Amino acid sequence: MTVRTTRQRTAILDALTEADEFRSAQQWHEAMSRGGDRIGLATVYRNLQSMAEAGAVDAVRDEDGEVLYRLCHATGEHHHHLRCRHCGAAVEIEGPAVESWAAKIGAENGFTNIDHTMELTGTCSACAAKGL
Amino acid sequence: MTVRTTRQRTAILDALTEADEFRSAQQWHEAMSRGGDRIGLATVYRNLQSMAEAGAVDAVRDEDGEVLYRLCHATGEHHHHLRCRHCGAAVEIEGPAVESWAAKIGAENGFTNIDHTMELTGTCSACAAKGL
DNA sequence: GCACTTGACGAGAACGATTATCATTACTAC
DNA sequence: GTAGTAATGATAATCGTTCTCGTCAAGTGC
Repeated sequence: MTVRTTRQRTAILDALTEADEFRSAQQWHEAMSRGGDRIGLATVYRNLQSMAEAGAVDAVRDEDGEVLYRLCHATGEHHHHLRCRHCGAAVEIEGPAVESWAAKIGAENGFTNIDHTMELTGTCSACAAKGL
Repeated sequence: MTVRTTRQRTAILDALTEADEFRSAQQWHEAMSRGGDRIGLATVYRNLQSMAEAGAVDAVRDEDGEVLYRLCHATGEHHHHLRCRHCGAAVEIEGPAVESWAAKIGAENGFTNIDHTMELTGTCSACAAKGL
């Protein structure tokens, strides 16, 4: 039941560290393959998923329903993202106001066990400069 | 290019009106088929999609990435939802505070053209009473 | 260092939601 | 009624993701 440090897991972490952007599992796999790492697609999926569960990476869903991953820089527990729709660059957002607002709305409507998702998408200044 | 009033489109609107819950395209199709409507799955997808574009129905993505549809009751333009994860019941939420907060965060980080998604999920009182 | 246990890997098949294809049907305007 | 054309529907195709299962190798105890 021990978590093993494999060559592949290390390679994924390296890739995540090098490119600090939100990318899909397939994009990460492709980037790593191009970079010379021999690694299976299923392995990339498996590891990104377990890392996301462990809180080591952030996972968001884009407008097409694809899941995008990026190394997590968060200090605290729960946070949101402001992500560039063109390059995948993102900053982490603390939104205590949103958290409490969500809880309040839930209670007002008789809902319990409230969960929320909230993601911001935009065009970063670099991409805007390129005319994207 | 005229929008035609077909038997199928009417049937979909009827179904949406009868069951005021968030359901996937497939669930709506199944419910209609069980109810005696002969209609193709592709047609359900097409119509729900175009209705969503037209703003007649609301579309959200659940945690599995599936798209759920429900008749839109919104008064204004942009709004969010508080949805029961068990029965699909939902209330529409106006969140002017969130809108302006999102815009502000975007501007602070040099992002333009900000878009945002925000959905609340919880257990409604009826489902909580059932022990769900 | 060596054998062994078992978690991890990987190639490909399977899956499931959604979309595209295209011949056929049926609204609408005239 | 008729022509024109948007809409339909059965089915194939797409595509992200997950499963299968035989193989491999990281950790562990000696």
